[in-house]
Amino acid sequence: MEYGHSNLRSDVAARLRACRITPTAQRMQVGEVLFAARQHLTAEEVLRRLRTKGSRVSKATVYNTLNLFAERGLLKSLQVDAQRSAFDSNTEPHHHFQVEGSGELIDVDPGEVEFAKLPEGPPGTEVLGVEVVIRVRRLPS
Amino acid sequence: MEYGHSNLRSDVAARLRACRITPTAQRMQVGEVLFAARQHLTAEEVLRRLRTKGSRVSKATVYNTLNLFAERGLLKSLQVDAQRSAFDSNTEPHHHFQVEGSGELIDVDPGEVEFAKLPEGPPGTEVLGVEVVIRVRRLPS
DNA sequence: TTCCTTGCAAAACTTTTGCATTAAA
DNA sequence: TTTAATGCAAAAGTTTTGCAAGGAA
Repeated sequence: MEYGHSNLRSDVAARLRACRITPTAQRMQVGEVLFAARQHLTAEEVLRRLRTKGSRVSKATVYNTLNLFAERGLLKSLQVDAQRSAFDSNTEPHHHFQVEGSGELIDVDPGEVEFAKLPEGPPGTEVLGVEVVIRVRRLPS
Repeated sequence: MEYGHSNLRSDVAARLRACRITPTAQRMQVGEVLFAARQHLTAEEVLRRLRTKGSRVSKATVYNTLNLFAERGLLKSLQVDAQRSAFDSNTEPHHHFQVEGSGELIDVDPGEVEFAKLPEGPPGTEVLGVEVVIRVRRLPS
């Protein structure tokens, strides 16, 4: 799931094509930012990083691209707080620690969480997945 | 945790006072809407219900009041999706089903979920709580 | 009086959309 | 050439804020 530096570009192109997404310059740029590592980035942060790298991509395109990637399963969208969503480049099922205050998200390996009991969905529904958020507080150092 | 009809008003006043919140007319109205039952309401929905009942409370006051209640532990705030948060009148630790598409939240009794394994927080943090969201899909009827 | 609360409108933010331009197939 | 993607600016939606007016202590 991680990518070395030298082949990131071609891997991004391959991933996009595998999802029937035309690998345009802007989409490649967004992909290169997000797929470089497992991370949680807001749209604003993606835009900031692209601009820092000299890209002239527009805000609308960043949003369109992130939403498209999420729709096609290349990213997962997460709610950080009331006014920010983040996009998670780790699309494998997993859980999160969420730090009180900052809202920072830290991955929890799915193997770290096991259920002894879990309900079925309400009548007329089927369960799609389970996500655990472990709220933590930074201890004063 | 539930309130009969006849004593809801005085119970709301008592709950507010117990949290050192001055029970003004507007805060009582918001409390009467939310504390009437266990439910998840957006700020907009609270405002709509108040207006339907003839209240002239302003949008700013609804937001201020909901945030104040949440700060003092009378409500829990939840993220429905990227652009809506809801306020949960059930402040006991519990979990949720979330219906795909609508985002509707349905309570899961904490007794329905048991962990066989759960990690400690990352170094330098302590765990405050664990929240489970079980995503479900409505089956075509 | 003094402090707190409210209402209104405007501001601040995040996210989406309409439409003309440009690039891809 | 035909369709799809982009950029810009504006719109839309949610939440917050500044400040004058009103109410509680």
